[in-house]
Amino acid sequence: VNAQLWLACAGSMCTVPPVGAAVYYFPEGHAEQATGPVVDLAAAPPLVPCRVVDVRFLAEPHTDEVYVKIRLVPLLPGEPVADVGDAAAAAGDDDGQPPKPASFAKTLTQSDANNGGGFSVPRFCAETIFPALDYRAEPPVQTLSARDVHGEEWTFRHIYRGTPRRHLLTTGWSNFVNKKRLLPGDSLVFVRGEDGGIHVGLRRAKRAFCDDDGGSVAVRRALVRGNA
Amino acid sequence: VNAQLWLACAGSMCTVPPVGAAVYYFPEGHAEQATGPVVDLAAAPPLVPCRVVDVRFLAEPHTDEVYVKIRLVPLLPGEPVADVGDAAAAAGDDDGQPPKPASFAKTLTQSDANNGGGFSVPRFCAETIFPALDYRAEPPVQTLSARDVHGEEWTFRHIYRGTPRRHLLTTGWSNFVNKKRLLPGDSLVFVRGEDGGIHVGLRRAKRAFCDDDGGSVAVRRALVRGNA
DNA sequence: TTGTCGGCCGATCGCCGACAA
DNA sequence: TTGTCGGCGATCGGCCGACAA
Repeated sequence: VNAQLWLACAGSMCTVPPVGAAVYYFPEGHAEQATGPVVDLAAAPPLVPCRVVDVRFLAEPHTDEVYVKIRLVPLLPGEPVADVGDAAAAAGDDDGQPPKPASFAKTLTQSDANNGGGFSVPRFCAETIFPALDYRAEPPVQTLSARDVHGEEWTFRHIYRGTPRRHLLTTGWSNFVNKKRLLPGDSLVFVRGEDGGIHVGLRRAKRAFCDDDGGSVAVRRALVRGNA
Repeated sequence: VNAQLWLACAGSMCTVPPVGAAVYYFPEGHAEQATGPVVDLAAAPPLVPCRVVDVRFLAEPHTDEVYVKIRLVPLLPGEPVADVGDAAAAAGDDDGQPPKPASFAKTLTQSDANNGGGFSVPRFCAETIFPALDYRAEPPVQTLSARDVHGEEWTFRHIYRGTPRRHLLTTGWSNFVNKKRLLPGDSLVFVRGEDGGIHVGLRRAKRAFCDDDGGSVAVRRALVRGNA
């Protein structure tokens, strides 16, 4: 998974330790989040000094939801709790952090997800993330390609029209909504990569129901429409 | 699952022993059909006299394919290999078999599965299985309700029209094809129950590909259309 | 600046008889 | 008797500007 897109999807509240970082592992905290049975922790220490030896940025194949898999190794007895390698270099040097790429997130409105198949693009997003339009054209239009977390490419028609003028995604948007099973309240994340390519990620809203099959989503979409 | 519909779906080549019947269990034959690993049969006898103690007529929830689950208990040493209970009564008395209900099977044509959403009903099926139409009307039409193996009800518009006249299922048929994921070559089974109610079952054609998700089916449907 | 609405146009769906196998 | 086809009318998807929040 593209690391910049991953970070943008995870949001600014989320930090991931680099490989080589010294961290504390809290068995009780881990157990609280576990869904399966947990071995008895009575004999376990409350925290274990560890070193990060591997970090993998991953995404769920079906939902595009991002998560990270971190491999920890306990520090040897007597080993100092200090970062090593890249982590040590980054800690002493703020310039070691890669520059934050331009990204933008928008929560889908009812109109975005339900009506006539269009997506209203906030001006900031269109002007700072998307490739520049040729405003001499009438109307200004371009084809916009974006890769999702799996590297799959999606194309949209990006047009600047209407009175007053606004940016819209039209052709291709409806297909994206259906394939990704997006609903009002879900969020869309756009990232401009270092190479100028556009990446698109998702943040799904928390919901009471799980949606394994298309049928239940269809029902829920119908209910949402019914409220309007 | 409705026993009459189950038998019609399984076809006339299939017989199921009644509870109480004495049967032989062939471990080797069972192993040949098993998909998982099999314990060593070297020490197993080639055949084991057993008694049928339970029979359950079942159907796959997603595909509607029918199957049966038969519980066997080995006969005691010295116990005679003879039917008991209902099975013995049925064996000596041909009238013990329930009368075969009226049923009809048709393999779906391309027109049935692909085109304009209609199903061409063979005359025999319409006249012997379906409720009688009022032929004085112009055209003769009725709403036909049928329950599938799960007891779910489906409704179709049954009309007798065209030149020359023929029976068709129109409204409701397309929905049925899509929900059941039917393709040309699959078969449809209609049964008139003892109470006069109509039951509908499926027999899927053997195919090279498995179809878990709608996507692959859509692709295959497109290929089928492309061949036409 | 942008969310929602009604209008409208084109594509698709699905019902129809014609015709032939 | 029934499988396939072309036609065509109704419905739906989706692009549009208007308008107001």
